[in-house]
Order: sequence, then C-alpha cells, then structure tokens
Amino acid sequence: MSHPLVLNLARHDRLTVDEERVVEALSWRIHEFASAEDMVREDARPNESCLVLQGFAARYQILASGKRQLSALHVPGDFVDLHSLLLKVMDHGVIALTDCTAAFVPHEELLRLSETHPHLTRLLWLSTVIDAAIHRAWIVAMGRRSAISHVAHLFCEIFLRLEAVGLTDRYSFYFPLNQAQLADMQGRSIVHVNRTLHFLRSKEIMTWRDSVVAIHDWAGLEAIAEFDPTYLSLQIEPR
Amino acid sequence: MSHPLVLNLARHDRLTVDEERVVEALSWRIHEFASAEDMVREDARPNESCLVLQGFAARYQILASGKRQLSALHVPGDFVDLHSLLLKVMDHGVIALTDCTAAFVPHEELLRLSETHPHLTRLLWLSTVIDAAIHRAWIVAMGRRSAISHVAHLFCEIFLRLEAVGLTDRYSFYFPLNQAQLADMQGRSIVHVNRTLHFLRSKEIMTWRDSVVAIHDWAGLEAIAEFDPTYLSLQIEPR
DNA sequence: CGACATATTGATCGACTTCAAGTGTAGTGG
DNA sequence: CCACTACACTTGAAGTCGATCAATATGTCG
Repeated sequence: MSHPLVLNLARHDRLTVDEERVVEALSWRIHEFASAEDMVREDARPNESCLVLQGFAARYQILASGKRQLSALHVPGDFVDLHSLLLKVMDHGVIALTDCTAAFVPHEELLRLSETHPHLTRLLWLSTVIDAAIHRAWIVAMGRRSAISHVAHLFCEIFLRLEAVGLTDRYSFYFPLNQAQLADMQGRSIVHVNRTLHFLRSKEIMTWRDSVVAIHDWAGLEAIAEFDPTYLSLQIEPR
Repeated sequence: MSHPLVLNLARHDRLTVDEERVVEALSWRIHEFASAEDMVREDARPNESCLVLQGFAARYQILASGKRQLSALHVPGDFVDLHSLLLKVMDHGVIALTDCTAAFVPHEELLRLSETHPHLTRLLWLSTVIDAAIHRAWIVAMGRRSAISHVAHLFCEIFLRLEAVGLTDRYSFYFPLNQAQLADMQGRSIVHVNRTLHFLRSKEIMTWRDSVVAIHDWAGLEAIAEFDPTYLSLQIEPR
C-alpha cells in the first residue's frame, strides 16, 4: 500500500521508485480532528503542511457579520495546506467538516526536497495549481451559473474527485456534510440550497439522504451543470 | 532597469545576481494584443507562458448561454499564464481587456530552470499560489459580501496591486476598463454594477470617470470592503 | 479644383427607470 | 438537521436617454 501522497501525485504523472521513497521518508505526523475543529488557523504562520487522510475538510474565511464562506472542499488524499509553504501567512483557515485524520510534514523537509528533487517539486506545485483551477471553476459557477446549475456542478466535481480516490460506489458516495456547509460553499442561504436540492430530487436527477449521495441521472446532472472535467487535470502526463 | 519578471519576483523575496541573470537570459518573445483579443485560448495546450508588460488582461470562461465570467484580473508585471506550464491544457482563456503588450517564454526553458534553480522555481510557484489566494478572496467576496462591499474590495485590491508596480498617483490610477468588464468580474449585471458605483460616488468614497479611478476616502473604502491585504503577500521574506 | 470647417451617422458607453425573477430572513413543524 | 412557507429585499432583463467619439458626408471659400 503506497503512501497517500504518492497516490495523489501519481494521478498526474509517473513517479520513479526513488521519488516514492523520498515521499515516504518524509516525517509525517498524524493528527485527528473532530468535526468543526480548525486544522489550520487563519493568520497563522504554520511551519508544517497538512494532507487529508480521512474525512472532509474545507478552506474558509469569516466576515465581520459572522457570515462564512468556504473557498474549497478537500477530500481524502488532498494536500490541503501546501500553500502555506510559500505564502508563509495563512490568508484563510482550514476546518474539519467531519471528523478527520490528517498528516503533517515540516516545511523544512519540503524545502529540502525542493532543492534536490525538481520533478517531485513540480508535482507538488501542480497540486496547488489544480487547487487554483478549481477555485476558478467555483468563481465561474458563483458568478454566472444559476443556483441549480451551481449545485449540480459541485456534485459533478465531488463525484469525480471521490471516484479518483476510490471513494465512490457506482454513482453514489458517502457524503456526511449538512446543508449549512453546502450553503457556505455555494455562497447562498440554507433555504435556497434546500430549494435546489428539492429540484434535483423532484427531477429524479440525484438524492442526498442519510449522508449518502446517489446520482440517478449522471448525464442529466452534467447537462444542468454544463460540466467539463478538464480543470481537474485527471490525466497522467509528463510534467 | 531590471526585467519585469525580476521586479515581480523580487517583491516577495531577494534574488541573487545570478538569479536575475538567469531570468533575463530567458528567450522572451514580445507580442502586442488589441483590446478584446485572446492572449491564450481555452482548451489550448500552449508551449509557452506569458507575462503582461503593459495593459490589463483577464482570465475568463464563457458558458453556453453566452454569459462570461472573469476569474482574475491581471496588471502589468503579472506572470499570467504560468499555470499552463503544469496544467498542460488551459481550463480558461486569457483575454486582453485593453491594448496589451505581453512577453512569452518557452515552457522548455522554464522546465530547465526548474531543474537547476530551486529558489527561483519556488518564487515562480509562489506567484501561482498568490493567484490562488486572490481567487479565494474573490470567492469569499462573491459568496458573502454585498454587491457594494464586493466592488469596494475589488478596487482596494486593484489599487494595492497597481501601487506595487508604481502605476498609481497618490490615491488615483488609470483604469481604462468599462462597466461591462467590471460586471463580468463581479458576476453581476452591468446595471447593478452601475448602481454600486453610483452609491460609492454619492457617498464621496470614490469616482471612476474618463478611465481614471480616484479614491477620495481610502479608509471608508477599506471599511466597506472589510479589506485585509494579507492575501496579496506584499512582503519580502525568505521563501 | 483643393483646403478646410461643419453636419450626419453609427457605435460605444454611462446613467437611469420599470418590472419581474431570484434569493434571503424569519419562522414553523417533523 | 431537514423540509417547507410567507414575505421582503436584492438583483437582473429590457429598454430609454444623453454624451462622446470616429468616420463619413456635406458645404463653403479661396
């Protein structure tokens, strides 16, 4: 069984045996978080970066009014907090949306790796660039898609990302979030998210009950979302 | 006079003389674009990356309905299309919002640089990570700020980014875009952007006439935007 | 006839109005 | 925590009006 980060990077380009060893030799510190706990705090200056092993996490910011916006959702295998390696100061927080297990690695070791392993470095770089591509897809969805198309787009994305890490079962997957968390991803009210879910259910496109999402009409969902998976970079290429 | 990319990178960390030489030795190809021309096309697989020398550019996506959303604004000095180096396929297009001059550098040379100059590589990586941080700020603004706060936030950001490259004059700057382009950044209609600008004008906070933005009450603008410049990473630090 | 000034036209943009649709707030009950 | 209702507010769509500017046409004068 390979290390989760090896599996993550190997989804975009082949790794050499040496590169796999280097990743596995990093000193990973495992830590568990309860749902709603901060994994990384906003404005902090972390000296390690974290990877999600189990559970769902999200990047977030809170406004003075108390309103919260999630700017990214992270699933098992994602190297969530690689950004802090270079940003130094967190512009956002990372929160556990469910109980989570995370692995932390010291920035110092990642810096050393960047001095000696250019190809591995580019793959780490890639993972932050994919984060940015996903951010852009969210911006487009928030700005120009209807509420229904937006939520459909999000479920298309989540499905493909979970499928890539083997966490789907045909067209359904375990998704133990609540509608308030989904509303904070969409930048809409809970009531309105509820309305859009009601619509998708009534059209027999998808359901979400007891923490399980079941997509009954993938083609229909994709069509409503005008979904194009290019931005997820789910192909192996020399990088 | 240093190369624009040297100036860009040196805003976040010191460069050695050797590093400056390496950047300047890259084979830059200069190209001019008329307003509304594509600098990089969506779905393309570019083999070079481009930097904005003059003018304003933006990342964008177009939906089937014809609606357009800009996911980033780029000002002179920005290494806009570094993302394509690792993404390979463009998930978005880059368009000139005004007449623009851009400099292109082959991916091949950037790859070679990444093999030999780890510190420079990290600074290039940083520039993409800052793009991501700006994307997050936009997501938060689109999702949870009022239309007025959103537009105020955008003008705070643009002001600081232009100030960093010496393109401001006290609290005013040349900004030759139109309200339709601003609407496509905000994900709102032209009419509503017009309403928000009217509000800011009526409160004597800022004006935008004849392609010149003048901020009359910076503190007021910052307050409406709840602006925190952390995400722009405008400090020099070892990275 | 050419040189120059004055209209006409069309395109673009900003400002504004009206009305309809989308969305949020507050509250209920399961 | 989900589902739903009622009502108010925010925002969008469509359209009008006026200002500006460039390109073209027209007119006047030497």
